[in-house]
Amino acid sequence: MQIINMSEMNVEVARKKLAELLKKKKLRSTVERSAILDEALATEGHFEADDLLAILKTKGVKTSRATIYRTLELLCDLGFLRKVCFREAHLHFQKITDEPRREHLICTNCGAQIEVQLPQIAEINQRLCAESDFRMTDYCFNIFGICSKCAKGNE
Amino acid sequence: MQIINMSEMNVEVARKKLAELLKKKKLRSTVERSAILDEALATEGHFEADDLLAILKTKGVKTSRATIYRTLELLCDLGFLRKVCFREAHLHFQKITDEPRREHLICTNCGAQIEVQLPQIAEINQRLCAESDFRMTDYCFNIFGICSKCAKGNE
DNA sequence: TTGATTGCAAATCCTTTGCAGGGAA
DNA sequence: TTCCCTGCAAAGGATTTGCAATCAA
Repeated sequence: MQIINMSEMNVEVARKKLAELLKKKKLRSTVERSAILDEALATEGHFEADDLLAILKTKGVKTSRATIYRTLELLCDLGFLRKVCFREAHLHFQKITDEPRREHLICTNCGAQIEVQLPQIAEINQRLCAESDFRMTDYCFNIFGICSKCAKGNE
Repeated sequence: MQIINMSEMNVEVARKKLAELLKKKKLRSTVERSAILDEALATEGHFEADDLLAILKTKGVKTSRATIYRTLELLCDLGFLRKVCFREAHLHFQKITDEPRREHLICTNCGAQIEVQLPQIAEINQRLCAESDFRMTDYCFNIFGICSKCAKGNE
């Protein structure tokens, strides 16, 4: 996964970039991929797969739910989009203690979880909540990526 | 939602606390709720609803999936458990730009999202990844709680 | 006795997958 | 022509819900 600077990227440039990246990966350019990228980049903030499908439908772009999901995954791989996790479905649970909470570096390849302690997080949270007059009940912080083992294995 | 210090809490104390909190909320004490709390607190690290059901089954505790879900939700409300979000299901997407990324304070009552910028997060991530020889591709950070509007509304 | 709680099964929601047809290279 | 990509429909997994029976208070 690579990072692309999309701050000033217009539709034309984005499409060109997409074509280029697809070619590099020996994947094909299709109208669906192009349309989904256009719409994803036109969206401010975050969106769900189904939002995109609905918007495309209203614009007369015919595509399927399966393609949306496959393409969004692809656009993440190519570095156009990121996944954002809100806490909605498929949850894990953990007991609450007064031990310092641990955060996780999660390897998206092998699933390994490296635990780390981050005392700064508590301070940051406190400050943020004070500033916004927000009463925190919980937070989540996770880092996703490739662990050293997997990085070595793929070389 | 309240925070309970469970670091030195044994089964007895936890059960007593549960009974007390249930009473305060005019909810009933049941063997299922007790068993689920016991098992949840006996678990190191995090677990899923189905994990718990399986463990209870092996221990001869008869309960249903529906009760597990309902009770875990309750135990979160009562402050015994927290929800942990890993990035697995029901994702949102967001385009990648070079603008500083914003994090969210999410009101669990009204759904309002307050955006904040946190330059420190990038530094923290860099340090963590360096320490653990981890190649980050993404992260998530969200704070959950009650926004000022909802806090006022409920007074 | 009363109504909160349970278990079951069905429903729901989001996502993935198998497969045959269509289209890019 | 090749075989990647699509759409459909079915499958999948996690979670929620309606309802009748059960059980705590």
